[in-house]
Amino acid sequence: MSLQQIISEKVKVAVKELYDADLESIELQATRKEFEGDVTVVVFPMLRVIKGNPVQIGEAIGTYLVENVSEILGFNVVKGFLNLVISDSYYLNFFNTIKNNAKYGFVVPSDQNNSVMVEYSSPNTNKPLHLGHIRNILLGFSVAKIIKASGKKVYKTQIINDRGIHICKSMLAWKKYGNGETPASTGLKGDKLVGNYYVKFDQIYKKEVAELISKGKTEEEAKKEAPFLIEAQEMLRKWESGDAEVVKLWETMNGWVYNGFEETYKVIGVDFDSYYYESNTYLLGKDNIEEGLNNGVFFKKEDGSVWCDLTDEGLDEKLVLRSDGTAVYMTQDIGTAIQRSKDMPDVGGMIYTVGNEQDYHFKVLFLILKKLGYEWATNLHHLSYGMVDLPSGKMKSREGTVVDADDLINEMAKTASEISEDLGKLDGYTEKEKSAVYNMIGLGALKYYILKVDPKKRILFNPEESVDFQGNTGPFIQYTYARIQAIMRKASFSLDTLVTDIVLHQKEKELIKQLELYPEIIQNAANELSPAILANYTYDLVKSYNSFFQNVSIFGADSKTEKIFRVQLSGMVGNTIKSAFGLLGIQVPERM
RNA sequence: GGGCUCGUAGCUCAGCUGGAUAGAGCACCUCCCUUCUAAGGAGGCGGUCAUAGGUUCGAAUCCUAUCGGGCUCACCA
Repeated sequence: MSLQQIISEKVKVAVKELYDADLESIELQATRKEFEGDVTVVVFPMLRVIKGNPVQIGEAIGTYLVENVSEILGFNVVKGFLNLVISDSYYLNFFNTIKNNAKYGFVVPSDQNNSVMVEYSSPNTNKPLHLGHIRNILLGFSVAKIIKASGKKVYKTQIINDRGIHICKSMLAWKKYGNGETPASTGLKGDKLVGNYYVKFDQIYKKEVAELISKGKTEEEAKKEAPFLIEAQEMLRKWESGDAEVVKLWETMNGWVYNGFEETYKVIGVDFDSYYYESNTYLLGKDNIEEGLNNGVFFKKEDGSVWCDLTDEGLDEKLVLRSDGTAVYMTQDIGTAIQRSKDMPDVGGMIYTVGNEQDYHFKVLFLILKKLGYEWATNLHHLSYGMVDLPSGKMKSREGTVVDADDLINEMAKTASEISEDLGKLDGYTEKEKSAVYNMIGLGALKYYILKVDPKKRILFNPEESVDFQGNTGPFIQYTYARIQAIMRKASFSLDTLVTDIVLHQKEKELIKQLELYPEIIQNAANELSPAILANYTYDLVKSYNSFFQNVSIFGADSKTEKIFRVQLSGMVGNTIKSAFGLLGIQVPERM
């Protein structure tokens, strides 16, 4: 039983004995720094059951607790707040139970059917990944890890948008103007090469449209009639009918893109357990629509189109099948979700990492799946996140205002190396070792910068100012970790000694209290699908540690026992930083 | 117009299910490197928590309205 539970129970007993009243719950909080004590019981809510003066009630309960709970040494009452002083030995004992536990805070997964599928990234195969994808990828990957740490089995997956008119556009431009270029012949990453031809298509298309307009067509007509677009549409038809040549070109170019993506994923440090390709799933869903019609979940209009009536839920009617019998986006998503639940019967829930412009889509999708009666449909979540905008506005690939993922990552590493060289940090190391650390720092800065912000909030990203390396940043936390490792290397004495009988310094107690919160933070982050909670916790922990580090002498402690304890404490803080950053997908360097 | 969402210091952001005098970082100012890594620490400056009502012992937090930003309401994906 945790201390909090013990206190809650005892307060209830005290209230029963002293006032003959029953309390449902006790409100506890950490005592604010300005006051003496460690844990605070809020008396105000009790006034509903007990009549009287909150200060007197606090005093009475405080007296009772000191007499009956060995961990509680003393108390004081300020207004309606009962501050309890907890014994050092409680915190020392607690510390001793966690200090050698590398998995502290993690819940071991049970064998039950509580697996969760996390979908993220899900790019189109006609252009390279950009800053928006980075937010998606970091969020999805981190949430997957956090959920795993909270005790569930997790499958990471993505749906690759590998078909459609946009793919045909770059295929067509390459076919006509590519002169047989390949990633090997140009030295370009495959996704970059294909992306260039997507841009090429747009340039030519725009020129054609302009010409048509000058010949007297309206803009609308011109946009529809431009020969290059007509040709791309023709190509899509050929692809759909399985034309051997088109399919081969499609496979080749998509192959280039996949290689490029894999390279980027590798650099970012993320991976997937399974891949779904839209070219395999885009026809799914029609059978499910049929079922839904039979069940009365859907209805057919006169023109043959199929709809779902969501007016009872306060929404509109939603189209699920066109009048010509072809599928829409929703049809596909219904089909894919059902397909996945069949592929993986132990999956009890799904998390879709998709931007908030699709909030409505997912709200409707989940409702429909629920109406269709699937059990797992009650456990679907849309991990919705805000757009990443630039000071100049939205990123638009056609206007060349996107921030390319690879470029950005390289830029971050470069900045990290410049700063490090200035500070003369890694003098004496080989170029290879240095570059590994610089990448870690640059990437850490970028990842932390994005993950520390509440997912649902919009991020304004200024590439000019780039990302900071001081203050509440990834490198600051990495730096603290590296410093702790230096201490661990320097400690030549054995750290196995069990320390049980020292007087805790205020700063040490603060640190242990912070560590005590870690398991709860993980659960919280998992429930809220928010890596930001974990990121900000890590920052707080590091702040406390630095304050301790600067104000409490570690190797110059008064006694050997104290010395050992302080090094042990530093080590545990280091472990927790590494563990928390691991859940955020951020590596920590041994020195920097 | 309907729906969703955000609005906290000059800037970037925390603030857990309502709790004590609203917290960090950046920027600006003062100190601290003969002592474990100064990418650090200690302190100062800076707030009508968008606005107006309401709920109650108590509101940045919950409710309502208004203003402002974003997204969305396609037989597009």
